[in-house]
Amino acid sequence: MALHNGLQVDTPVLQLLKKCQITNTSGPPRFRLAMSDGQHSLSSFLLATQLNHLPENNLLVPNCVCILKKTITSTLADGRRVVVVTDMEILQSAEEAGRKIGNPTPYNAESRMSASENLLSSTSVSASPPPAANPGPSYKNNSKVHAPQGSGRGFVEKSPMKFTPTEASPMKFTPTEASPMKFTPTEASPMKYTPKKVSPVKFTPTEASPMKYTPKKVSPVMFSPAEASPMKTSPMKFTPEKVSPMKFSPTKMSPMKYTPKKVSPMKATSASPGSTPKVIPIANLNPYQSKWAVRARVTSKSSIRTWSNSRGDGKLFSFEIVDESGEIRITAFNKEVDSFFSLVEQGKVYYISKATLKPANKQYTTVKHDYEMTLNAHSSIVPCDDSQGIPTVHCDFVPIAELENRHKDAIIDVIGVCKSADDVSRITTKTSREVSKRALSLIDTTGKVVTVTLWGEEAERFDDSGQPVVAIKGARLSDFGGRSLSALFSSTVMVNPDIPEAFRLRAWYDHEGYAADSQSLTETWSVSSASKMNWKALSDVKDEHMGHGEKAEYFSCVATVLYTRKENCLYQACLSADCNKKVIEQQNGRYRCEKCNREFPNFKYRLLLSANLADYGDNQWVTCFQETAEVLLGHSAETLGQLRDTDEAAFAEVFHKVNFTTHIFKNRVKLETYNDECRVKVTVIEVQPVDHREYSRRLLGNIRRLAS
DNA sequence: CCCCCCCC
Repeated sequence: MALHNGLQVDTPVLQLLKKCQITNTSGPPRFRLAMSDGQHSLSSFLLATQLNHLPENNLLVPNCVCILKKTITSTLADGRRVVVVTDMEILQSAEEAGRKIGNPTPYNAESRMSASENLLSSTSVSASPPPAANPGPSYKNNSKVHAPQGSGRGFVEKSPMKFTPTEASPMKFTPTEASPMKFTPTEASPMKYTPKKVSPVKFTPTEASPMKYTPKKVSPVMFSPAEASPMKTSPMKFTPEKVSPMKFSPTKMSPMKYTPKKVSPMKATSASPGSTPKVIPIANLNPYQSKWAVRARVTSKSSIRTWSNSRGDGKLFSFEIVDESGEIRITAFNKEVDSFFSLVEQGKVYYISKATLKPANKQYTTVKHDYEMTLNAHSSIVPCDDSQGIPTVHCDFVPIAELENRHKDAIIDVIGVCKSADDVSRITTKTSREVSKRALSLIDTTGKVVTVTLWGEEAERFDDSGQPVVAIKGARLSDFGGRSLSALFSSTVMVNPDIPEAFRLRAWYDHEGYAADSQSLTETWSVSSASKMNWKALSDVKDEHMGHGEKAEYFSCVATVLYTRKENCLYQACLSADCNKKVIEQQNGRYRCEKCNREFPNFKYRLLLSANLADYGDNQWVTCFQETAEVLLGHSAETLGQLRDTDEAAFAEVFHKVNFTTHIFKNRVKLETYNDECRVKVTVIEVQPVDHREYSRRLLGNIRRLAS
């Protein structure tokens, strides 16, 4: 009957004496049970609704013998206690048991409570300072309180930036040194329990949730948070002691020592009297307790989204929190969006209490918890300065090469150098919604590249300058183009996160990775575009009279550059953004554009390169304008202009080097009349390396960087 | 009370 007092009795075996359905007006039926341990009987058991099938299928009937696997002791408003049975199994049917075992007498709770309660309060420890003492100023529904909304989602955005030459010593970035703290096993253990330090605040067994209670385990022995979470909500992922210390940001790894002096009187008085919920592990959250608080870190936070359907419309945002025991998703609607959106920041730690718990629809979430939280008018979210013991966002990075072996739709964490990024673009979905997207190419030390797509605001915000290290927690693997990744609403995108992996990648990329012969898992080129490609041999252009019709024709070919004309390949162009017309130098030293009818103090160099391409059967003169010429020559127009004016030999070398290189050329063919003579004009509109599209993206990236 | 995660 210790159960009744909130003590954890390890899977008690009890006999059902009586069962009755509680009359309730709404919701699923509730069953109240009277159980016996052979000596005493107690009728204040309540069956959790997920177990309703047991009485409803006449399995849970009087006299049957059960093992209670999970229970939650809860105190009702009038002080009565109820043991909610959330998991149980029937060991013996009523028929097998036959009859009532022993002659149990009704258990008198009052006369026996004191002993067990004293025992508990002197040996039990709360997972954190008693919240009675530290709820801080209440931010509950206070729209005036707006914590600054960090642009970087709470992550440091500077650290693994590009190396300056002096920093480039590889020594500096060996994994060991990247993590400045040395972690001894003792330090890594998250909580030291010292009985003397237990707070004077009384810890009532009611709230103790079903922690395993074993007196011998307490006192000098370390208190393991993992044991405090009976639910199977994957304590693995966020349990500091189970993960290598490397994976944690050092500041957050300090051992969680319980220090009573942190309890300031000021904070204590600001707590609302009579409602001082105990901090419990997230894993223990369930709808059957009324007073609780969790202390947890926000790991991801969505934008505000609106909806409109037959049931109404509104707005919402959601976020995910984590503590040592597990994780849970929290959603705020309408008014609560106004109250809490700006307060909740990714990466920060809060006390959260008085939210509504409801079963999680596993269909829609990857968060490992049986329940979800919905904020309501009474909910309280209070920032917590003390983040000791709360895990930081932790990622299990999957090497990019390894993505080939993962299943489609897997949710994975990835980190890589963003070697290139598309510009943001707007697309229309099947449901006619407009959304922004941007594809990034990430490379890691496996030398493999993967395309990852960011959506919406994330796509718009993303800045690829300086080829940042990008880490994404919770991206979804798709099989598009072989293997690619897509960020979800629940994904966390971290740019240059302050973690050892990022430093290692930065060092690798800047020293060798940038030149690595990379290979993309996302073959947008060969898989998607290739099917639409109009592959031709050069002889086909003539044989098929391509471009002779009204419209221009397009074709692709694999060809080798025989020759490029370096003479007249550069011209001085109008500075207007969209003009690009050739300008004429005036007597006054200024440059005149006839098209714009303007004079400029300067000009920009543009490329117009003639090249002779050959394949096995024919050759063809083609024209490459600015972008394609830059890719082909491997230098920006501006660089080439400078080079021509300063170092003629180096300039010539550029053109010499491009000879006999082979590429994929995408071309436009059109018949043009020139001095009464009809001639097919072939313009190169895209140059791709034969093997890897990624290669040219990188080349373009390099050119742009050199030019800027 | 949402539950959309898109496009090539």
